[in-house]
Amino acid sequence: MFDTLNAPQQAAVDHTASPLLIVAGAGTGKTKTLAARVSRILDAGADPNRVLLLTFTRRAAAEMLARVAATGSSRAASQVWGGTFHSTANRILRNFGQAAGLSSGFTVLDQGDATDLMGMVRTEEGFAERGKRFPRKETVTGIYSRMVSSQAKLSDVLETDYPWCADHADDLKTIFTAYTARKRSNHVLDYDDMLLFWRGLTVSPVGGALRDLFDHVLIDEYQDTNPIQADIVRGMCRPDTDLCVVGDDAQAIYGFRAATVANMWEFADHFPGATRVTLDQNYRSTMPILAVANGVLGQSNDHFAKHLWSDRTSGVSPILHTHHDESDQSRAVCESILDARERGISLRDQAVLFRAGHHADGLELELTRRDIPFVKYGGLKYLESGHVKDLLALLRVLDNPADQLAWHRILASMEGVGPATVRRLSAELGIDDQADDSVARFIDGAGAVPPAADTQAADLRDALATCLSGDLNPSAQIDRLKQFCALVFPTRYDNATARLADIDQLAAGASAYVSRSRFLTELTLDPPNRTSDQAGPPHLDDDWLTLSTIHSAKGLEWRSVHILHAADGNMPSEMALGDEAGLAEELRLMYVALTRAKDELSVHFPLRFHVNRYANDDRHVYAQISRFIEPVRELFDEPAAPSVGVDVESELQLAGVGVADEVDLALSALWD
DNA sequence: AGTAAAAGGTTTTTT
DNA sequence: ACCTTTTACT
Repeated sequence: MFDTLNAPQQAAVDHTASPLLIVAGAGTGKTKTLAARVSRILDAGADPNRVLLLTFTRRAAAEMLARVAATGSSRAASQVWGGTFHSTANRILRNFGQAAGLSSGFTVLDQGDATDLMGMVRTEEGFAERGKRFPRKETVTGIYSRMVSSQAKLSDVLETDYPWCADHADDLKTIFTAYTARKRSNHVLDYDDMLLFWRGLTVSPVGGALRDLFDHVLIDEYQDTNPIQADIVRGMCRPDTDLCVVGDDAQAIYGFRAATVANMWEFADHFPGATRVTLDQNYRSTMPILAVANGVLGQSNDHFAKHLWSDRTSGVSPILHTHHDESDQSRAVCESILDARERGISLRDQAVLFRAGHHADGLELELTRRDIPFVKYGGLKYLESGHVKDLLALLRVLDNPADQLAWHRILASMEGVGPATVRRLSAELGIDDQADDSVARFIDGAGAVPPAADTQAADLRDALATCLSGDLNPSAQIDRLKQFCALVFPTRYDNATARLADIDQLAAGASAYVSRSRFLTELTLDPPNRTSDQAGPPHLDDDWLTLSTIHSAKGLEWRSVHILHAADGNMPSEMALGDEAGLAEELRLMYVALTRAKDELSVHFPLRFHVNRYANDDRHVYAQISRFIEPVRELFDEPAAPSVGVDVESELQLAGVGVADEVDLALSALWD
């Protein structure tokens, strides 16, 4: 399987003398090379438990180790420590966390949990000044995370990334102080904490023990690591640790998460004597596609010089479609997807990529209308929807009775229970004091609820008691808790039935687990994607199309790729137009999107799009084609573009207004 | 006093 | 579509 490596790939596999940086362009066989290197290490007799493979997603680690296993050493491959920085941090902190003052039973907060906790603190501190809206809890969490992960001062973060929040600097400090204290007292860690504590451990008395865990460390997607992660890598390596990092600074797209390509550029400074190997032969795309990608990347100089080339010199030209508006775009994309399928490219070999999750909204409707099956990656996650969080809160309280956040969510979900009652119940049940018998107290009848919630509370007590009895596996516990949800959802949500169906899915997902707490941790560290309007994910043997944000498409490839909304303001996003670094990242994002395509590429540009995301009106804006595509326009085939049609459009709208006036007049005649 | 409903706003991308 | 603030209602 690995006997077909080219010279630089082979060099990257064999190099052992010093820390190694592999600069691997898109589609240059990076995964194959890394897997071959792991194989070589294992074949040489290394203890697989002492090999650490850090990847950007857990799926990437699993895939790579599957490739290693396929070469023969399957049992060894299964013992390699593979996963993300965060999942590895979890594992290490469970074992060594005591040295950092952590209880081993800490709970991990995902982004949504952290946001909710921040919201709770925010409300308690009460910063609602008259007439001045305080930043939303998502924004507050964003500022915090940005500040922590980039290790920057609050004032700098506000100035450069959140100028519209600068007025609230003092209030934010107060909230952050309270938020941090609350996390500590509740024994919970957010994503940033996991990295901070891991880094802290490497410089603590147990640092030596950590460095002794691994002889070989391999890190994928190194261009998307942040300064804390770079510190962790340094902190985990002894002078004789075999370190190998792989990345492509031209594909750095996580700057908003404080990732910095400086980690690649300064690799030789951090690890003296480091060697660099560059892979630039592309095995994925045809030359016409690479020409476009190179042309886009050439508009920036912010990376190691690299020019991808390929043996696949022939191939169809990429196509640039200009559409009148979004719905035309949706229809045309459907047509070209079906057309490609006619030519033998199955749906699974095709993907539609876009900058932001909501860019695909119109297309999703059109695909559903035409019965084209699809799965959407990125954008809103299943776990972020309110009803799923409701159920998870129930599980979490069972798991950790001191979980204040989960308790608050449960209590407030009942009829007639508002902030004041939640406060009273919290005190009565000992939740504010992190009492570990809060659930037991509640089951025994403590915490009287308002009459309107009597039925719901009675069922809740019974459900919690049943789940604690120990006879039910996690899946069955969810089934029982669902009854409580059925009592609560109708008053809480307008589409209760659909939401209850999601709970069934959660129960199905839990059936693979015997431990409730294991299920919860896995869920936060490796969340499933949202299954929006489908009853469940399509069966594996079915044919389905992939819809994905560009960020979630990193590292993947398809024979045919369709890119949506290649308009200035969408790609690049208008929020990035202000600063140079932001613009450069948007350009790399376009580059990542283009280089996902193997055989066919189509880029779509609607002339008009909705003014804002939540618009229910008909307000549109006329856009220019993406500034990244314009300079390479001659590399595309362009079907005849539609005329803008402004005149016809405005006439139609005028006519529409005229009819509406007539109708209003006729109606008012009925009561005047 | 406290909850529910109505009004008014809303900066992507993700571990 | 969801979140925050304001107002109305018990």
